[in-house]
Amino acid sequence: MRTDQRIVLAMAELMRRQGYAATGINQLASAAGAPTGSLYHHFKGGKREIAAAALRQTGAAYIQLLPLLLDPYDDLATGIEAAFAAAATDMRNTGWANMCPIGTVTGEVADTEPLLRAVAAEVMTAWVDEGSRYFADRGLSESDARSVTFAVLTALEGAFLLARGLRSDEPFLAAGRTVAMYVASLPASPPTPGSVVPGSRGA
Amino acid sequence: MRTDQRIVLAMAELMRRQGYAATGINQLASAAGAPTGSLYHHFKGGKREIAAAALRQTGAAYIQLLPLLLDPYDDLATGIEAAFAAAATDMRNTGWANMCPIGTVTGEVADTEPLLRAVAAEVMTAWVDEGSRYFADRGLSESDARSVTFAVLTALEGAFLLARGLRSDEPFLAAGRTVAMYVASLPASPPTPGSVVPGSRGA
DNA sequence: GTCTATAAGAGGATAGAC
DNA sequence: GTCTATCCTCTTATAGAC
Repeated sequence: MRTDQRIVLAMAELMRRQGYAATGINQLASAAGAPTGSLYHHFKGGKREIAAAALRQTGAAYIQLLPLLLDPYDDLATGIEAAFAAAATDMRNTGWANMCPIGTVTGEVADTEPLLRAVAAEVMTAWVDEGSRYFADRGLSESDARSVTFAVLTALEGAFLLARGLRSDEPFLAAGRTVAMYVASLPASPPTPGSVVPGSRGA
Repeated sequence: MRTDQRIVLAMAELMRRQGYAATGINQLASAAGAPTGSLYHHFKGGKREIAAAALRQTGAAYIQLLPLLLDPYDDLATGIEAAFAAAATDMRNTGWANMCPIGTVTGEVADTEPLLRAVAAEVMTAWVDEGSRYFADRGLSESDARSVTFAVLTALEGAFLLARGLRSDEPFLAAGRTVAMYVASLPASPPTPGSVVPGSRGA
């Protein structure tokens, strides 16, 4: 793998475990298998620029999980509950390490690192846009699709946090059940081929 | 106010804005209006011990908001949605500074600071216990009460995170609506004086 | 109990040889 | 493009005067 890719990957991994401030350049260099000089050769902006790249890359990868996890389920609510359960299992198996550096870092730097806050906002906005598009394609109205996207994202990030603190998967299960219940209560069932759902958009 | 109280308060304030790692002893000392020596006089464990005290104190204060915010509403679902909206307004008015140091810090230190992770778990456990008791008193079954507590806490912490990154109150509104919908779907209506709700506990 | 001065080390970043 | 050595700042923590 290319050196700059190794650096970004190592940064993402370290940030999701210990955040931005606690991650040192030397620790990062040794984790990436590169001397400190290489870091500044590839990223003239130093630690901050590496963190920005790591957030962007992880954020983009992260949202791709949505269709991957939900497509297999005909019923959206069922799929969402299953996805939360899967996330819980993943976290348990990795010793309750967070899966999402954006979540770990945003709270930490929102007031002190304008660049990283902006990158986080950019990533989250993309999440909301892509999530809304996906749920709209699954038959929800545009406004419901956006609402569900926020519901999923907030519940997921909150569940990461509580699960990480409590070392329990109970937050995931409760959060998943809650969002699933909400989705199930919405009008417009999943689109069956040939049917036209009023209020839904394109496909 | 006593010096040690000022120190703990300043620590809580700094942690919720910038987390644990980024908060330095000198910054803390000047924020608390005390020289560094005083910090170590009152807290022999240094920064870590001060952080632990701040988390405990804030956590205890935090959960007291639950009855304060929900008691005025006869309908639990309506109250929850209103509470989320109130939190959104509060955050907007404070320039999207986080209201909850436990949330900001837990993600950051869960893998690296065993003591603080344990304190976070202790605080969160108290949240769950007190929340469950409150919702049970409001007429939910014990298992539903616990589930709703987790739903509220995860949605709230997640909404803090996304609202902080996006600088928007949309996450709060969507999260509040979701949890309210879930609560409204549960059996057992709010207890009216004199009625006995099966499965509910004490009073 | 309060405050000053300082120790000992780690932090991010850079220069320049290779 | 890789790596080493180093600069300077800032960190936590302590010692000891008041």
